[in-house]
Amino acid sequence: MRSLRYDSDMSRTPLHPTREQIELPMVLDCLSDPIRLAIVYQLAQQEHISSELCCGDFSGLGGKSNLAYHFAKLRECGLMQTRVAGTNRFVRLRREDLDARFPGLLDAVINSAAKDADRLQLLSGCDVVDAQSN
Amino acid sequence: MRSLRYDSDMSRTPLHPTREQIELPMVLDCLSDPIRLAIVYQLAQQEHISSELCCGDFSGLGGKSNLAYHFAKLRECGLMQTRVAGTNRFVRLRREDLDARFPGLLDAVINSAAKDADRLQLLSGCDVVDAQSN
DNA sequence: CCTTATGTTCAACGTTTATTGAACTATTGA
DNA sequence: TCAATAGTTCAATAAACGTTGAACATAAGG
Repeated sequence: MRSLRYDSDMSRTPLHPTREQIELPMVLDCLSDPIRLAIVYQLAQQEHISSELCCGDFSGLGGKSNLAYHFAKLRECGLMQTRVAGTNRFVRLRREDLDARFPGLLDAVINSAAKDADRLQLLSGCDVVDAQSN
Repeated sequence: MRSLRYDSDMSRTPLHPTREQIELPMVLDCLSDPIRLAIVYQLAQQEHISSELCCGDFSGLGGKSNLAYHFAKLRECGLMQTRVAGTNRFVRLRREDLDARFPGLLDAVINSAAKDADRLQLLSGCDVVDAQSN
């Protein structure tokens, strides 16, 4: 009898809410955690280079199991899409769904985070800062 | 000797963070609670009529002590300003500070909430809904 | 086949959170 | 002066949260 602890192949085909199932309070709560905000921010910074990043690329933000916890939250609230490829998981922002559901919200959060990048201890991306007085 | 339980006249001159002290994660966390989101939403709806509402105007959203708890959170994170007048407390959104600090964020949240007003059980304001397909 | 790398799951923990009712303060109006 | 009103504070509770390390699953490379 195989172990029941691991339910089917959840980790190979992770659950994602549909666009309509994405809820505003859950999204806001997800973004309110500094680590998760940093993950979203980092994804947003490379969006124009590559929409995806590997989970391991975020190792600067915490330990493996802690990051797995935060990735799960981001996935379950609809902020991120996870794709399994070999032993890697690639994550990306669900920008289309979020923009459709909550127009302007994601950009407002990311721009606000960019203004406070130092205070929030976000790894500063390439050239994100627009010369705008605080 | 007077009771030490009540520290000076905190409840008469409540503490508010300065504009610069307003932090993004705290604001997002504050807005992620359904009751607080409903409070902010209701304030935003009447903004063009009156910028202020009395605490008692929100009694539909919960009990007195629970609301006092949520008002304190909204005040401490910088979302709301509280003004004491007699036995009443009047609250208003700190829109200028929020828009200066996090441009577009408050409107994006309020518009997103408006789209889901029914799902979020927000008391529908007067004529807030713009005919925009979900 | 065995080892390594990547990431998840689980159990445990201490902390924070939202909610309640009772006690309390302060002001208004009779 | 007394009662009523508006709202805060406190203590207690249960639930949710973030963090940790150990165990596990899966796939890739030698």
